[in-house]
Parts: sequence; C-alpha cells; structure tokens
Amino acid sequence: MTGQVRTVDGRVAGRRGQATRQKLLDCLSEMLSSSPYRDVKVIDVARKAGTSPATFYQYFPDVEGAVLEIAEQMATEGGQLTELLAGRSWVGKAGWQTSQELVDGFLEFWRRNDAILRVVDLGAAEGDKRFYKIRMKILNSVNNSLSDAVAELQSKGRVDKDVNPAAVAGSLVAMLAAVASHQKGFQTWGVKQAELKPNLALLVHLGVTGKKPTK
Amino acid sequence: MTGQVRTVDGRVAGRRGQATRQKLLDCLSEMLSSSPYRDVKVIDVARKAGTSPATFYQYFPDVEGAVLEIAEQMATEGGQLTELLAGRSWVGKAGWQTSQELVDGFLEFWRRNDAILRVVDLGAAEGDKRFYKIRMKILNSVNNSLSDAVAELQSKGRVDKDVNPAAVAGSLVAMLAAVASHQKGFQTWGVKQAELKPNLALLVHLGVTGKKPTK
DNA sequence: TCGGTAAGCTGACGGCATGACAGGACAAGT
DNA sequence: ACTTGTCCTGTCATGCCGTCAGCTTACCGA
Repeated sequence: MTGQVRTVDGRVAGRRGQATRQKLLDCLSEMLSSSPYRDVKVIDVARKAGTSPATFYQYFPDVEGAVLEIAEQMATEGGQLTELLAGRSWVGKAGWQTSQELVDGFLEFWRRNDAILRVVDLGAAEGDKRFYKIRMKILNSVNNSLSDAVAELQSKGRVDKDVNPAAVAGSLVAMLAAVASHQKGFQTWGVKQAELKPNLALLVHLGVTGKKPTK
Repeated sequence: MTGQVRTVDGRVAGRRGQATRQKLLDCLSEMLSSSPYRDVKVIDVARKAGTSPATFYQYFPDVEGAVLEIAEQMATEGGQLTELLAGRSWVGKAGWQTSQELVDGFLEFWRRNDAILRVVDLGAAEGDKRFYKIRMKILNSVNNSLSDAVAELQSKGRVDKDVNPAAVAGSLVAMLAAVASHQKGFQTWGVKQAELKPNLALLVHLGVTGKKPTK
C-alpha cells in the first residue's frame, strides 16, 4: 500500500524504529497543544520523547515534516466525516436533523484535533500546497456531499438557478471550520456552546435548501 | 493618546528612532507576506531594513511583539468596516445591496491585510489573549452591527424567536473571515472570485433575514 | 553458537539566531 | 567647541539547528 516506512537516510524502519517514530509524533502532537507553533523546537520534542535531537532528524526532515505526517494521519481519519452526510435527506424534518448532526460531528472532529488543524490552516493560508492538499482532503468529503445536495435540489427547481453549489458548500464548510477554531471566542460574545450549535445548523440548512427548517 | 513611543529600555524615541522603528515594522510586514511565520527571523528583518538585530531588539521584545504592533495598527484601520453596515437597511432590494457591499468590503479588507491576519488568527486560535483581543476589535464592529440587525428584525417578528442574534452574526463573520483567508482554495473547487461573492452575499442575507433576497 | 549485517541511537561539532551590553556616532541646543 | 541625550552597532555568551561518524542493539542464516 503506502510502502515501507523509511528513515531520512533511506533505511527501512523496523519495529523499534517505528515505535520511536510514533513516540516522537505523539510528543510533537502534545507540544502543539500546549505551546505556540512558532516556539515548538526539535530539542523539546526529543527531550519529551526521552531521546536525542539527532534521532528526530533520522525520521523527519524538520518539524514541519513531522507535522505533515500527523496531519496526514488525521486527514485519513477525517474520512469518517463523509458518513455524516452519506445518504441523508435535506427535506422536511429529516433535513433539519441532517443539518444538526453535520454541525455536531464537524465541531466534535475539530475540537478533537484542534492543535494540528490550526497548523494545517496556517500552512494552507500561507500557500503551502502540501498543507493545502491535506485541508482539501478533510473538507472535500463534506464539501462534495453538500455541493451535491445543493445541486440536486437545484435540479428539482427548489433552489435558484443562479446559485453556485460549490461556492455555497465551500462557504458553509469554511464557516464550520472557522467557528470550530474559535469556539472560545463566542463565549466572549456571550454565546454558549449549546446555543451555538442550533444556530449554526440553521445557517447550514438555510444555505443548502434556501428555506427555514421544519422542526 | 497612546503616550509616547518608547524603546525597550525606556528611552523616548525621537524622529529618527521612530522612522527606524517604522521601517522595521514595514520590513517585517513584507517578510510575513513572503515567508512562513515560523521562518521569519529577527536577523532577516533587520538586514532587510538595512540595520542590525540589536537595533530591532531596542524597539521590540521579539518578533511576536512587533507583530502585535502591526496588528494593532491594522485593527485601528479596521474600524472603517463599521461603515459598511452603519445605517443600512436589510429590507427589500436595499437589503441585498447591503449584503453585497458587506461581502465586498470585508473580502477586500482581508485581502489587503492577509499576511498579518493569518498570524492574528493563529495567535487567537492558540489562546493568546493579546491576539484574541485584536481579532475581536476588528470583527466586533461588523459583528455588533449584524447582531443588532438580526435582533431588530426579530423584534418585528420577521425572524424566529429562537434565533440567537449574536451566534448567527458571529458565525457569519467567521465565515467571511475564513473564506477570505482561503480564497485561493475555492479556485481548486472550480469556483471563481466573481462567482464567490454573490453566493456569499446570499448566505449572509439568508442568515440575517431568514429569507432570500429580492434582487 | 556464532559471526555478519542492517537498524537504531547519540556525542560532538560547525553554523547561525538570540538577546544583552557597552561604547561610539550623531544631532541639537548652548 | 562642548555637552547632552538619542541612536546604532560590534561583540559576546548562550542555545538551537542539522549533520556525521561511530557505537550499540537486534535479527538472521549457517
């Protein structure tokens, strides 16, 4: 499948090597959660993993390289997000439920992976194609489903013709991602988690169907 | 007002000093546009400004400190965003125009300041209160206006009672900011700039009024 | 059991950025 | 010209980066 795991200098990693590698990745993940991306140093990660910087460089070209690895793993898990929309209806009460469950699942996924997603977002915004592709991989599953849903409703005449399904879907997905990243920010605006979700679901439903949900 | 500009060691900066300081800020701004935040080094900024690292440290505690300065300046200019909504109507054709102009102005502002906004966003997401406050300062102007608009329509019975104005407004603002940050991303989804704007405006209008715009 | 071979790890090193300081250059007033 | 306070930089100790040679460990076939 993905081929063997290799060290920077071309050797194949065995059991022990892979364990060390994974430990480094885990420690890096922790560091990303606890300190600013800019301040994450190779030496700190290595120390935390109980090994030396030289070992780190055996498995990863640099911090960024290791981050990409973590992000890739997460993106693969992120494929589950597709299930939030596969075969769901956007009509009537079912539509409202679909919308709610999408918001719920999305926010939960983002909250679980917030540290790494922050970095992926930054990399993507800075124009780094590698991060960009990973971000796409995660969002595409949701985006395509949403886009299809809009397009289908459009073909039935339930949505205006001058709506661009991809643009609407992309904007909604971007909204979900942004709100998830700044969930704490809403508290300062006096909005609690529990209140936020239904309002987000409302916006998603409005965006996809153009109509208020029937609850 | 803001008091005198001071160096790190407490001296008051004169004409020449302020010029140097500003030059350093300008060069830092440029660097942020052209290279990843993580790789921006004091020595590079200093070289670009035709001075030495020591000079940089005379005016700023570190790179982050200087970035905060730039962000603060930008946040002040960002007050202009309020004008996009002050005294606008959300009813009928006027409502559609309000929505369009908001999207236009917002995207333009974000595009002009994308480099620094990326960093502010990251800092805020990482939980740094200083960046967080700056992000609020920028978004609040728009957010409050939007929130008021929703609340007003709500009091007139045109919007459902269980809608939380602050949550909806915050989500819409987050959407605008996120889409602006990843404008390039939409091109890969086959969505052009020109197509994006009206669809965003539609979503904003739907979110605020709960109805499709009359064009 | 015993090498042989490849994987795994680290000490050590040159290079570079950081951050602090003291002292020299410069402008302005007297 | 002299003084004063601002402004800049040479220099230095410190610490991280990224690489390499070389040592240790695990696996495997004879």
